[in-house]
Amino acid sequence: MSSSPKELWLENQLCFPLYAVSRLMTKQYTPLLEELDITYPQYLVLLVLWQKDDQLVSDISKRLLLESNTLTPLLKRLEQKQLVKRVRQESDERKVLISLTNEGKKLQDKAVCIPQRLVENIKSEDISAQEVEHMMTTIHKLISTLATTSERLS
Amino acid sequence: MSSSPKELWLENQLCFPLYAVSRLMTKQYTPLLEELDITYPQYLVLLVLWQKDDQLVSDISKRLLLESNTLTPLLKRLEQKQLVKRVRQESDERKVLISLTNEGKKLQDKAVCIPQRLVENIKSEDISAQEVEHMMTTIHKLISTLATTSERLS
DNA sequence: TGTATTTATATCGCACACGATTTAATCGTT
DNA sequence: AACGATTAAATCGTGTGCGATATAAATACA
Repeated sequence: MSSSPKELWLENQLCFPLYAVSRLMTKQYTPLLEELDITYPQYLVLLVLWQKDDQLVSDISKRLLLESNTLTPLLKRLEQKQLVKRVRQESDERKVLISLTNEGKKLQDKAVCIPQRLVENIKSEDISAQEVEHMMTTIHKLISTLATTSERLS
Repeated sequence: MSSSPKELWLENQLCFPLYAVSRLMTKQYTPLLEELDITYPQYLVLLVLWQKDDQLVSDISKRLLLESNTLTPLLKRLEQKQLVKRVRQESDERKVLISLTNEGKKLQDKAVCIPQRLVENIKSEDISAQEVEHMMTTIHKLISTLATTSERLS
């Protein structure tokens, strides 16, 4: 049936399931986020700012594990939508502080229902809440491991 | 410390850990795949073809959960690299059959070591093999659930 | 047999990701 | 003070992802 060694099967590679589930999950958010007129990565940035306003680009970078080459254009788009302000620090002109506008703060009210609506969408008899929690624990461990190894490499 | 409701915390959202771990995992592959001069999604396509040669674009699409708008340009790049051929079927001119070239087949030998090398890179005392297996089981269930719900929506 | 519908792939436009490099400001050391 | 090293963002180029739409071939069916 299959010619290649088992190790090279798609299902046996750690990578593919993680890649697939991540994309599928993002797709679940898309229709909900369209109501707020934002994309999924923009939503992540707003989550970070809703939790704590006034953060540097580098703070957001550490939090989301995204570099400035991704964040800068994304933040400019959020600025265009009038959801955040980008202000260069006077104490250190290299740093740019990102702050929510009033409109950006208000958007949080519209967003609070999203996590709940999402969980309902993906509810399944096959998957228990406990199982998901276990998965999350392992994933968090994986993230720590991978985040430190990729630090080590750069 | 944090102003927003708990549900909106980054860590508590299902989405972010999956998104982060997927990107981190891809990043682990990158240096290994550079030796083969291919990208990570290109590697996934090759995995599919190494397992079974001569597949339609639509077959690969089902397997990787990627649409033709992603696959067509990607496959053209693989064709430019002389790793695959794209041949329109004569029996049904709508279909395009993707086949490995000899060079594409040979690349498999260089790729067999990748899964092993990767596992070694991410080995950690914190994470047992059994734990990872459990995670994979849950993720596979999640993928089935999400893949069918997004079908339902389209 | 013609025509509407469906199917398979391709095209287009936009927004990420990310490696590599650049720019400008600050820091450290002499 | 001077100047090389470091740091924070920004810029550039390439390759995805994906919604929307287009194209063309095959099928269904009146």
